[in-house]
Amino acid sequence: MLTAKQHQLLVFIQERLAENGVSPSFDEMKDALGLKSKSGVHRLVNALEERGFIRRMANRARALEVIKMPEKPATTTASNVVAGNFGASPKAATPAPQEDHSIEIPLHGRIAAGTPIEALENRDSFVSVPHGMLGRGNCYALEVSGDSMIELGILDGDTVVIESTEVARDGEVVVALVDREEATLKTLRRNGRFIELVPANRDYKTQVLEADRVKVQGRLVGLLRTYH
Amino acid sequence: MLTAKQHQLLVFIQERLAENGVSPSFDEMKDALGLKSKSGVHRLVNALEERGFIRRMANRARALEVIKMPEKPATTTASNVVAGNFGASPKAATPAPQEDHSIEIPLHGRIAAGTPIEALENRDSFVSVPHGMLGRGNCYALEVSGDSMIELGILDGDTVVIESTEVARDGEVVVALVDREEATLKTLRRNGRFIELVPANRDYKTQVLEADRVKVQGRLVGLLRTYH
DNA sequence: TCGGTATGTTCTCTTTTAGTTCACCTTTTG
DNA sequence: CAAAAGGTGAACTAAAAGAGAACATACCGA
Repeated sequence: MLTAKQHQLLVFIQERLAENGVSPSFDEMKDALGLKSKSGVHRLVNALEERGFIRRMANRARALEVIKMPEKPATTTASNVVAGNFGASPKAATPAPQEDHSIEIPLHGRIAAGTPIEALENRDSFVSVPHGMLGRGNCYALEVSGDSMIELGILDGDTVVIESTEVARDGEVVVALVDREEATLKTLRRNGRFIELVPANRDYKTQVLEADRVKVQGRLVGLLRTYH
Repeated sequence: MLTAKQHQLLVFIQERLAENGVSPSFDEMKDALGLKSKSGVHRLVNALEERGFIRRMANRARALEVIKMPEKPATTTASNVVAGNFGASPKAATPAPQEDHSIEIPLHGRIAAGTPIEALENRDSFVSVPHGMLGRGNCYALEVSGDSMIELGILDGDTVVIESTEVARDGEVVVALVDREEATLKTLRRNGRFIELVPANRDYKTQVLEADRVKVQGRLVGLLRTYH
């Protein structure tokens, strides 16, 4: 997924953020990578953003944020679990009491509505949603990335509320896992032994796949958007 | 995500809140940062608000609230997590306030995004919205009727969260009252002594009105949608 | 209700720091 | 070999920051 340079830069950014909470400037990154010009850094940062590893605010100084780290094989079990538990803190143990009017659900990460996945991730963040928005089953939230569902009013940056389910009716918007690796948010259509994943954007094409390559993970039940 | 100054101020605010539960005044922040003028503090506070770290109420004294601290997610490896925690210093002991996860706001009725109003103030119905979605001032909700804002992803039946205000910047989506009788949800554009109310739908026309015929009643800050 | 104190908000200026773009060249890789 | 990823430098634009002053608002007590 990442080239050596991209990885090196990503690690550097994440270290700096962990150290003092301040993201490095382009000049500092330039020096850290031993470069002599910032423009190369600019390209690397764009590449990391495109691939969904970092997020940034356009035209803002030091406004980088690491939103995921590349796969780290091995280590996963012991050390990670321990680290995860510490990070999760008590609040993960008591996820969502609250009252009647709204409920806390976990935010599981981003889903690129247009291309690949990344619907997993830990980050113990929660979103509170009006109770009337929830479905019957377990619900969780995802942040939408990309514009493939724009014609249904689902925009880049929106938060969608998903009800966990493996069944969905024709025409519903679902989180679909393709070939066990690529999750997308699309409208589901059945067509004989094929399943069509239909985007809501003329610039994207419908994917037609054999039914056994597609697994429904959830159903869209709500949407939240914040304007700034 | 943050510059050094922004981070410094955020830490200071959160310490003061943890200490005695009262947010510091602009003058106190000015002194804490070693500045000679409050205006710089004002800008920093705005920057923190824009980046979603704090919330505030307009024109209210000491009304700051820290809603998140700079995250250090993406737990790369065990060692990193440990290092990160030490680096985080005392503040890691008091991780994050964030008490009220959602707030109830009144649902004031429907707003026809296309034509007239219907300011039926049902004092009965309320909607609960995520705490992070609210603006600074008083907020209320309206149900959208019509499709004039469809190209901005605001659909018929959506619930919009409106912050009461009489001022709005160019390009913001506002609730505008025309001739004291017709309220619509539109994008606001200023053009000399005229105000343009721009729909987001090719089938509707922009209204160009003399400024004194238009009164801004609120500003769009959030959107909720439920799928059935 | 009036006035005063404490605070928050804007504005204008100035300096410093940081991000963006472009044209052109080199290296790595499939 | 061609495409993609990197590297360089320079010009340009924009954001962050500091200062100081005028102004606006909230709140409290007489």
